[in-house]
Amino acid sequence: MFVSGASILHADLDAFYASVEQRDDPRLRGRPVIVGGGVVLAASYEAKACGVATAMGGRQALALCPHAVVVPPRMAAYSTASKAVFEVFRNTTPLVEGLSIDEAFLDVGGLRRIAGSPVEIAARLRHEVRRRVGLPITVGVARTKFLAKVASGVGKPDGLLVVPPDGELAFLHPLAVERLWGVGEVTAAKLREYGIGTVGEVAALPESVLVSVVGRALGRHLHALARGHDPRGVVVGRRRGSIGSQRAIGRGPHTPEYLDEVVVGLVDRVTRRMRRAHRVGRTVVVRLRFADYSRVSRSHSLAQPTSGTGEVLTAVRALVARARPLIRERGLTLVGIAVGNLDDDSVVQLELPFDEGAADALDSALDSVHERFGTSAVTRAVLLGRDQGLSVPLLPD
DNA sequence: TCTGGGGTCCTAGGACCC
DNA sequence: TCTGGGGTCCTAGGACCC
Repeated sequence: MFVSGASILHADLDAFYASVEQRDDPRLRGRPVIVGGGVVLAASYEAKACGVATAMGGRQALALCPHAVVVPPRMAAYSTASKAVFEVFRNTTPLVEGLSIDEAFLDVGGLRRIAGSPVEIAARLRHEVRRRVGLPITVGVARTKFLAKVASGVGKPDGLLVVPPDGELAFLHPLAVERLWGVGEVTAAKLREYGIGTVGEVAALPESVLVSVVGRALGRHLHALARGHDPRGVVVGRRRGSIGSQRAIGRGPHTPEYLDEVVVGLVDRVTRRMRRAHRVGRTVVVRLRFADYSRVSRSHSLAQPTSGTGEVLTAVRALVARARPLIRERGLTLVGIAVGNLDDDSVVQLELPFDEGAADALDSALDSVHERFGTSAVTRAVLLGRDQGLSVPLLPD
């Protein structure tokens, strides 16, 4: 059966953290709520009405909205709520692509016979999220991912907006360029220099001109989106490519001992999360931000992927040491680490010499792999055959 | 010790390889 | 009338998103 039409849903919880707070504390309902402290992590729609926006400084937010209630974030509560909402998503269709803690794409194209039209499904989804989790959610329905996402943005809060296939450009072209996925402050300013303020004006431009203004990949991307072209499908089971953690540390001055304490804490947190997720990584990145808000990063790729606290810590310390002159010069205000190039930790690499001892070495290596990871890990073991002696990087704890 | 903290993708130059 | 061309990996930086 050929299915066409608007069958992709973009479901996006409204003011997610703030809505969870209002759900859990009736006194907060109907009042402007700001989640966060130094910076606004989320603002309820009552707070947004005063001009408060996400990522705004706390002081500025309170100046705009003096009666706002500021509450500290409760990440565990948001995580629980998110899991419950995604459960509703997956009960709707197996084709769910999560984008973040509070939004996802759902492909409901094949469900017409058993579950009704995409619009009916979207309405039911909104109702179910409200009934089972107690949160408002907006759903955009369209033929492509991009249009569905724009639709949910326009339809907020607590709305349902459908872009019919024959009304796509009429919907899209009057919108501001900032609505295009991938256009932020910098790109919008560049486009404005050329007198381009709406999606329609982007669509009218030849691709080559757009590419010369914003770069190759982004230019092609925007050219396609502005014309309603977006061939990307909903991808299930996407896995993240890096795991990181960062911490703001104030203006200091900070002693090297204090900095090392922070670094140890970050490495411990990240490697713990990696082991819990059964991931190992090879590229270690240190990100630093200074008192003047300039940023640098330093990275190093290890020979073997790992999730070992000690190995990552050694690499991080060396990277921090390389940046020591900058740290002294500019004053450190934030330190972050990340481990990228992630792999599944059941893929174990063995390095073996190809000599008379190889067979024995292989046997005992496979035994230990089997012991720790089971048969499937053994069948997936990778033999590199380098002349370096036997090395089996198994994971601690 | 606090304008979070978690990510993604692209670009560009250099090293290295065939 | 030029540099031979293509590919991968590493590193650093930047823009963007929620």
